[in-house]
Amino acid sequence: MSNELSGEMEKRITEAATRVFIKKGSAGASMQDIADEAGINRTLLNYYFRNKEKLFELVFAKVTECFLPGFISTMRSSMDIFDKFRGIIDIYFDLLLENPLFPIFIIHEISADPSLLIKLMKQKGLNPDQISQTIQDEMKSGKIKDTDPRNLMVNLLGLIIFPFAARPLIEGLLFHNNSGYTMEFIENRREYLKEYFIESIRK
Amino acid sequence: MSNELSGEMEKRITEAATRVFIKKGSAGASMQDIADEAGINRTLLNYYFRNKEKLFELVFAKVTECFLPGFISTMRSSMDIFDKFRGIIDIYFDLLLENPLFPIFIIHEISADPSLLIKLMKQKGLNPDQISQTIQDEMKSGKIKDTDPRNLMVNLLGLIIFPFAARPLIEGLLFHNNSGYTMEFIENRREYLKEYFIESIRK
DNA sequence: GTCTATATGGCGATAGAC
DNA sequence: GTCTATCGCCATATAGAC
Repeated sequence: MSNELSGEMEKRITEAATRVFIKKGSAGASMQDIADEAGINRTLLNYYFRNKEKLFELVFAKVTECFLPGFISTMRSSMDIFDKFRGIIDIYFDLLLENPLFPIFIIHEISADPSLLIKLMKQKGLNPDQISQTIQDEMKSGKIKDTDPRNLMVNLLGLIIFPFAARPLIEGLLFHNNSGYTMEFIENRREYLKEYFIESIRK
Repeated sequence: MSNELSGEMEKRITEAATRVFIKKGSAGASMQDIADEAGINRTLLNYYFRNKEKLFELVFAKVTECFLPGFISTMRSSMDIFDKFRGIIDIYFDLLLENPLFPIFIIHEISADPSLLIKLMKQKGLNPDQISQTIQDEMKSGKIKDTDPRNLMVNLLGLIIFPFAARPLIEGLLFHNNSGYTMEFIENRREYLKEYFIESIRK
């Protein structure tokens, strides 16, 4: 098959694999599940991707790197610090409303195999010190309360991501398992959260 | 074997199963893994527990119900509303420092099989309306800002649970994979969070 | 490239000896 | 109660026809 069509098939497979892995997890998903989702013979998976592990690592890398560029470019921009945080909330809400299961997937897979994260950080050149430093620099603007920058980041990320990660729980405990209602709640939460978080750190 | 010793074996098995299921997840854990962890022959598992599914459901129920009694009794107590929130932070930090992987486990398993949550709510008689009402009553004390009580609860739970659920990520991104450092950070976060959360809702 | 057929191994579950 | 032996199933991966 030509390179273009071959590329199409690889895309079709990786997209199917992404849906299946995210729904069932690495251990819970079978190659047959993925073949069915892609509408192809299972043997073709081994033709395009040598084995399940390779396919999973590709999907995992693709999913995790969604979270980085927007965050990094916003933090490095020349925006006002409050606008940076508002921007990050917007970027992640857009991403998570589109892909609500990404956090559960990433967190669970890293927990099951911590080497995944280490590989990823080496691949993407992620540097913890650089991230901490960027945040710490922002603390010095004097506009916000003096806080451990790591606590500030954990707060921000937790307030954004937790409702998605724990969505099944929240849905069950607070919304009678009515998923439409939960999504409406989460969409409304976007502006609420900007106000709440900014006020909680303003000096 | 006598009932007492039989009970001992069941306890030994469920504790081993809990460790294995929490580490590998339901799909990733094999009965052989659990037998090895308990130091017994694999066949004995089927003697004491008919099958993997039953054993898993037992472990899942045991793990999830850890989170309820402390929360419910604190919310129903006669404490000041701020002390209730401080109490909940303490209860959950104690629980999560002891069992840091519980949140990842619960969230992932419910995501993989949402019927788990429904079964659980029926078993435990959990009522979403009752939970919402308890919180709403607290909002009327006038001490705290007027907020959607669901947002308030999501904030509180997210601020508490997220650092544990996302610990592998946070460790990698902010702490050079130094797990000791992360645990120290989380222990220090307890008092910080009480202050931060209370101030963020105070009228 | 895509399929059928199959090799190989692991897992869950049970029968039967002790 | 605890073990060995075994059955049946499903999953991964590959060989080979087309």
